[in-house]
Amino acid sequence: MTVRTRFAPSPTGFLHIGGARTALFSWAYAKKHQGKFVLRVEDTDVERSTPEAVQAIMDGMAWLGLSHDEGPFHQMQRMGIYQKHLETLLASGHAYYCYSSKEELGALRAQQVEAGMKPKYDGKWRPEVGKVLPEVPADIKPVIRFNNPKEGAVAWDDLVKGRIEIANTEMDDVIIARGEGTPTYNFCVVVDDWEMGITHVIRGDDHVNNTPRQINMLNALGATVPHYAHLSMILGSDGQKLSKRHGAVSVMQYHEDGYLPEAILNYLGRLGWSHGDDEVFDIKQFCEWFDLDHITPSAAQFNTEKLNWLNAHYIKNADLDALAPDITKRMAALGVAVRAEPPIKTVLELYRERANNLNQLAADIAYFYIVPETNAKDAEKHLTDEIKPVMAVMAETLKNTTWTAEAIHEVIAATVKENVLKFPKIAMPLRVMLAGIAQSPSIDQVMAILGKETVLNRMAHYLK
RNA sequence: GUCCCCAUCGUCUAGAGGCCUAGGACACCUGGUUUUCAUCCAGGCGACAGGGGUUCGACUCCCCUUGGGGACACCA
Repeated sequence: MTVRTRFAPSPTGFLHIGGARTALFSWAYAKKHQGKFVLRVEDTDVERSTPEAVQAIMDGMAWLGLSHDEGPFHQMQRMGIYQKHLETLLASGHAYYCYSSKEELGALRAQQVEAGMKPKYDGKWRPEVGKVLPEVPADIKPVIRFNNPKEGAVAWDDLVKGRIEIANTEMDDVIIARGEGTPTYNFCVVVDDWEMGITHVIRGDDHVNNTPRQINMLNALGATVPHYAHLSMILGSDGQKLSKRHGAVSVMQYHEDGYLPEAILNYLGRLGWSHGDDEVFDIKQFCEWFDLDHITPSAAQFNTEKLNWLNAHYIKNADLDALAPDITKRMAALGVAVRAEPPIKTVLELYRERANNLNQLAADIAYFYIVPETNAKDAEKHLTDEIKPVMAVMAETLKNTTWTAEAIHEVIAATVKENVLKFPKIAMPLRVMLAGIAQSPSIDQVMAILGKETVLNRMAHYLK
């Protein structure tokens, strides 16, 4: 049997980090088994669904490279299909019309909560043998409820959590179609997972409680019950539910914040899933290794430090041809125009070893293209009046120096020797004059890349 | 409140009854490399929530407690 998985977001916002991991796992499981990955947009909540959100989710998936094999299917365009199955259920007695008003239901719930009970439909309109139903009110458009079995229990072997069993008495007669006729989530999921031939439903564990009623509906429809794998949630770094106050929750926000999709994918893949001691693996390796057996059933806290570490790794190993335009864009956002000289790829080669964030990297190399601001503290500490004359002499020497890192190094070494100084005494003021700060890679290399003219100009600015 | 799920270093995790003196990674600390910072390298700190069972033997199995989380909509 071909494995078929799906990702079924509701378009009410961006693709968040938890959704991205669910998508990743579903996608990877399909890839691993040469199956199909279906994208389905659950947009039956007309009030909250927006086309912008659909686009935002598609953008997030595209950025991560989680391409679907089928879809996207939109539930609002599949009304005819749901209608057909709704009628089947009505005809077989597995569903019935309920004329209780929203107000009536609300009052009932309030009463039950007050009494410390689990809020539940009272079954007023549920047809039962020998029961006389109330008179149908003329002014109410009825909803359709699923006639959930009253006895026994539903059990399934969850591929992540193991066997789960829930008594039917715990389950309500869930509303499967609204008063105005549109079917609701729980019914559409059931029909779609069946019609689309989904073999493995991989989703967040906030759906565990929906699973038994969905299985009941599947059974009522005479459908095949898929395998279920419920993924635990991703918590914020403080152990609380992930929300805006934890910073980036939208996947695309991570893009803006300077992360590589490779890093996000690796991080998310390792969050709640493991392959022995392996920590760093690319997406191809992940697809080969991925399985449902090694998913942790417990919730995981998001840890930005580890993400940063992975981001650094992928920046170091990134293809320079791909990195260069990305960084160029980020520099443009900082108001820095990258020129042909010095070549940005050369600069990146020198700098990416020390970066764990693309925005930071862009900011760090800005001084190759613009005159940097001087860090006053660094200048005060390193660019002293005692050293300035020495630097001035060296600047003269540099004018006639062949412009290679080696030759520049010799000049610095000679200056150090002549003045009986330590190397940093010369290197640090150079950094301040050229980069604006006291930290940079090997100063001779920086100078070589910066170019003779720029170096002499910047030195002259401080030494006049 | 009711039901469901979860529980190993600060964090992510390895662990399928003896391979456990509990392993790896991030973070942190120390040292080394470096021309500063970063990188890199070496070392260190650091956990089986508690209590009962079962067993010759329990991090692993069972029960209870505690603690976390989730679900209880004409949302998905």
